[in-house]
Amino acid sequence: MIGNVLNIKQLEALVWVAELGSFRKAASHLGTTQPNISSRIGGLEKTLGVVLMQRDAGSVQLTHEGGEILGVARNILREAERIVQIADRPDLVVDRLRLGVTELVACTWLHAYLRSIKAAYPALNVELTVDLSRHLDSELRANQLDLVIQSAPFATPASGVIELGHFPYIWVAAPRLAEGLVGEKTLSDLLPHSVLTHARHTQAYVELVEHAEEQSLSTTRFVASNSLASCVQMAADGMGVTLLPRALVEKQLADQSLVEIDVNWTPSPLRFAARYQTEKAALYLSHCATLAAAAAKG
Amino acid sequence: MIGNVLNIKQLEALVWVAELGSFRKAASHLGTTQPNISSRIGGLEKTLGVVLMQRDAGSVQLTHEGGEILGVARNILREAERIVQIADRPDLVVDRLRLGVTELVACTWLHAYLRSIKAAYPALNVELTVDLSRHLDSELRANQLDLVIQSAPFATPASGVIELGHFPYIWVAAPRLAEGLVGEKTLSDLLPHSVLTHARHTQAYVELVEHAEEQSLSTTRFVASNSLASCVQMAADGMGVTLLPRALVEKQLADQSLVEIDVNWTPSPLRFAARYQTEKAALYLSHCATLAAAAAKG
DNA sequence: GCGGTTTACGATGAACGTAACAATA
DNA sequence: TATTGTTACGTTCATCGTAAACCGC
Repeated sequence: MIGNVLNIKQLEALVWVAELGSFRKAASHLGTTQPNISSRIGGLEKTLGVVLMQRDAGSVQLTHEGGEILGVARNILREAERIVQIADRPDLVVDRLRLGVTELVACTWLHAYLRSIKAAYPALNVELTVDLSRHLDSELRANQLDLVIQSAPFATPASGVIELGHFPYIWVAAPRLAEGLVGEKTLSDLLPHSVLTHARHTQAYVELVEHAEEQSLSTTRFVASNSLASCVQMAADGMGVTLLPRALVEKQLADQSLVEIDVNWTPSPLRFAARYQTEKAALYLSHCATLAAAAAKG
Repeated sequence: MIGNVLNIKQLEALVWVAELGSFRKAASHLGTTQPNISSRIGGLEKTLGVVLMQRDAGSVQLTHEGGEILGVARNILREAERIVQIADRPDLVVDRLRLGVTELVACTWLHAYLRSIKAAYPALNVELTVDLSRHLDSELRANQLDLVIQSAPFATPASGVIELGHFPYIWVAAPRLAEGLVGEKTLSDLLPHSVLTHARHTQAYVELVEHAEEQSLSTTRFVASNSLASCVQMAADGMGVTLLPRALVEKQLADQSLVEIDVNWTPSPLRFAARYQTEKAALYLSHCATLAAAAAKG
């Protein structure tokens, strides 16, 4: 008879109001109107005789009981999702997935990944954000993103982590430039040219600078581009010797618009991982994370 | 958005149809009509695109997927119950509790127990069965009872067991009879009189016969009554020396309609326990079991 | 025919969306 | 004033119960 007391829509409203911090956002997420959310929450509070959240000052704050009930409500939604999973009807998973990826992913296997998500969950609406890894990190923590695919190091912990493998760096240059750089070279051999890399604050850039300082080399000719794609472009234009993840320039290597240069030092490979918060996560989310592993391998 | 796909009433219908083996019984249990149950199950099957149960030959048989989903549905109902528990609204627990007890319990602390259940869960409908311990055992296994309070030995296992303590036996007799039996006696001292006990198949009766046979005493004067209450009655009428759980005759000892007799042998005390199946159990059920422990202690 | 579920359908009631309102910063 | 949640109200849609049909023994 508990079905006469509670219903899933009410619990869903509670979860999303708590998640998004506003009735309006929850309403929009659930595809309904704000008064409807108000009524669902109100109905729940009335039958339970408990105030679930304090709505003052333009923001909602869960009460103690509200927080406890939220946890249970999340469990219930997760279990409900298991039912459609058992029934093998992933098309019934109608939800929004806020996905954050780095530019490297966007330029390489993101398309394949999005296709595999679409195939697995046709009704899943993916909202894509492309940003620097450390921004993704904080957005995950701030609950602005549900799933991020980013490179180490990870500033904040996440309860769900799926390793996606390592992406090694290589040195490349336009063929014209590369002609003068045959055989194994050292960093100092490159310095007559500009050295292009991707953004400061990345692990690779830090290692590059450290390596240069160890050898007392000047870093004045290092050019850090915030855009990987333009970095590739500049490399192809012959603006300098360029340090990039190999995966990003496979095509250019194949059509010989870029040539690999043998250098005796490269930074440690990028470690990529898909990360999310298990305690908030819907079941499909961890599945989407595993799909990323397949897509990353190509 | 899962709330648009599933609802708790549908899951509740599934659980109770599976539990009771019929749409009609589920309907009656849930306080609705049979076509309504049919529609709830049908709706679930339609949205999931899965046949949950085979309805032929006057009995329902869960399909494989139906069985799996049933398990998840049970989890959801249990979690939903936790919500009303967190909200501290046990009055919202509207359900039927099929309780089985032995006659000893019925004659002693059952009333107090029922009162404490009523106090804790006012909307809980208790259906009482008084029967022999071994019958309770099999009814628990056959899902005819939700909670049984019975004495050891327990023929079938139960996943939830709460020990209620030991109830020692004493020898009593009507004052008139007891006059000739002062001081410590042996079983053979009693045999000029009839020896009243409760039903055959009870642990105590078996031990009594074994003890008699060890001493080569005849058991012809043993009278086994299937009714504890009438056993007390017969004892008070002076029909014989009587072996009974002390708890059953506290009142008679107090008003001296029965007198304790000092005998150098008594059977091992009755071990009582509240037992139920945790995997099917609603949360309130285990709480009711613990309430039994309090009631048993007086 | 009896015990059981499904189908059909009209009535009730719950949930919904629009619009007006109140409160907060 | 812009943003947020609540109240009010008419509509719509889902659920419910009755009655009849159906199915297997």
